[in-house]
Amino acid sequence: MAHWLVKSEPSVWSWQQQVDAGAKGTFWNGVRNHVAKQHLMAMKKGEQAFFYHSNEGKEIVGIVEVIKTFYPDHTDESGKFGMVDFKAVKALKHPVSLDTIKGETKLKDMVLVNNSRLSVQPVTEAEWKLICKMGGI
DNA sequence: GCCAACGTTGGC
DNA sequence: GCCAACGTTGGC
Repeated sequence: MAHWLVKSEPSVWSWQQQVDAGAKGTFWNGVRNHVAKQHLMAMKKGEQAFFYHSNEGKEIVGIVEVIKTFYPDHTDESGKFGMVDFKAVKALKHPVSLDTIKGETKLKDMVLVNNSRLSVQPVTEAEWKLICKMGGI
């Protein structure tokens, strides 16, 4: 089972809003990058992703789960991009900040560190487990 | 098909 | 608020 990391600016869509959306979840639109799109398309129902706050906070705050796989984003006029649906699973007891990740040598190869602009990223099994542990889950 | 110009993202 | 990195656009 693959794991992922998705980013959002809290001023646009925050973890709290994701939690408030409840079990039925919400769509994750706005991806306008082909690499990110590839990752979205690779997601399967039931797979989990870290929810990262960019700009404000710069930390992983929670875990979301894919409840609907890739489908066209009707807000995209070009028709090239799409989205998936996520629901909030649980919050990290201790958010894991970018600084913390950068300070952990085992996480130095994370896409988050090396290609910070990519909004949807794969996370390896080892990275997933370690961050869960660091987050107090 | 190349590449300069421009726009956007996101860490600082 | 700045700017580096990256993606996209458009003229040639």
